[in-house]
Amino acid sequence: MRHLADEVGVQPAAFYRYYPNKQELLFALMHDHMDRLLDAWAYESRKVHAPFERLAAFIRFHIHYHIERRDDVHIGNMELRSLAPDNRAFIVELRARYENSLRDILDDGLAAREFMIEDIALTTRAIIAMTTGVNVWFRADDRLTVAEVAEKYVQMGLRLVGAKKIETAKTGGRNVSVGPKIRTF
Amino acid sequence: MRHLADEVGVQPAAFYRYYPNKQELLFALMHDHMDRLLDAWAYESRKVHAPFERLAAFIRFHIHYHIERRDDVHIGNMELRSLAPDNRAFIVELRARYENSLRDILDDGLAAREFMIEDIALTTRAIIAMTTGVNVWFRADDRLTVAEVAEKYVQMGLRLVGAKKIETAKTGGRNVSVGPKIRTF
DNA sequence: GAATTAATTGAACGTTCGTTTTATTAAGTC
DNA sequence: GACTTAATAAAACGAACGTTCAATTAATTC
Repeated sequence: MRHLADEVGVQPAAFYRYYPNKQELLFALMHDHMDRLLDAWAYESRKVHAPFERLAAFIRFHIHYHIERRDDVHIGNMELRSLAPDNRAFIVELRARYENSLRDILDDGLAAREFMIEDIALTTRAIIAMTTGVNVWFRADDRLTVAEVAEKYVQMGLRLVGAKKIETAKTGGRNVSVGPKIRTF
Repeated sequence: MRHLADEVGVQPAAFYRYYPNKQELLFALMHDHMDRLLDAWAYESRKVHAPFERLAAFIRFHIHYHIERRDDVHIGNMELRSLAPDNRAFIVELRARYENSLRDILDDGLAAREFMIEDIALTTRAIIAMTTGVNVWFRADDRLTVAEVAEKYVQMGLRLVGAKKIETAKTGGRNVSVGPKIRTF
């Protein structure tokens, strides 16, 4: 709390007017983060309709958002264990809702015979895991930009779902607007 | 330290005969873990030779090992940030060595024209990330056994590298011997 | 079996932690 | 411009932290 207060430029006691304790502060951070994530994807997903388009959009969105909100994502992933059981269950539920929005895409793509998938649940998790993994190694000054990385993961995602129509056209690189915050750590 | 001592059934001070401080204890845990992981894969990889076989073996091994040594892996992933810079660099180097053993497989598969890969570095990381991700959700009492999960990820891995020969034969389920420790948490 | 070394304990140290309390300053209201 | 409310500061609390040290028990050596 002292470190956070220092960062904000305030005394530790000041926090306690807004949050009853540290646990609730952490929960609020993670809750707000998940709300923003879900809202951002809800907004972004309006534009796309065909399953393979939606899958590509999801992967692009996920990678862009996770890189641009690295701090939030980092806390979301590392501090889940620090949440009290009820709070953790709540956040896990929001995460499940996000994952299900990908799962729905795979469902629809399978129903439309555009995808060939053995196990939808596992494929969903595989795509989430591999795209979230970008956060582990991505550095802004690397050989690839975020957009380039995202396009390569779109290709891999389409392979993973056995997409009939592998998009080669440059629909990629379209910018996803989620704010300016970029930080490496 | 008090909690660890309780778990072991000893007084906190007893640790300090074996490790000068908490940092060195953590480093030893992670160092030993990585040594065991690298040794286990070195042993396991003797048996396979063709690229697609080696890739399948790597994925099977990785998933089995990570599920069966969940505690070690969890510490390895969550506490990397708690290491002093030098110690962290050392562990990161061992992790890179492990990742490179997968990258070598992809290199060879590409050279032998058995794989079709756009970006080897990214594909390597994608496979590592998606297979490591199993640890996040896998529960022993789920609908799938570890071996079944591993086989499905082998299929996905082969798709990711554009493997010509997708293995359908039941070479899978072969047990990887890495000890008995299984624990969920 | 006494002497020496190794391993462990129990108690204490100085810090840092999350939090509370009291006092002080700033903002908003009439 | 006095009065109420809100926001922050400063100081302190007890608990938990990593670690040290003197005392004690266990193991080994001759």
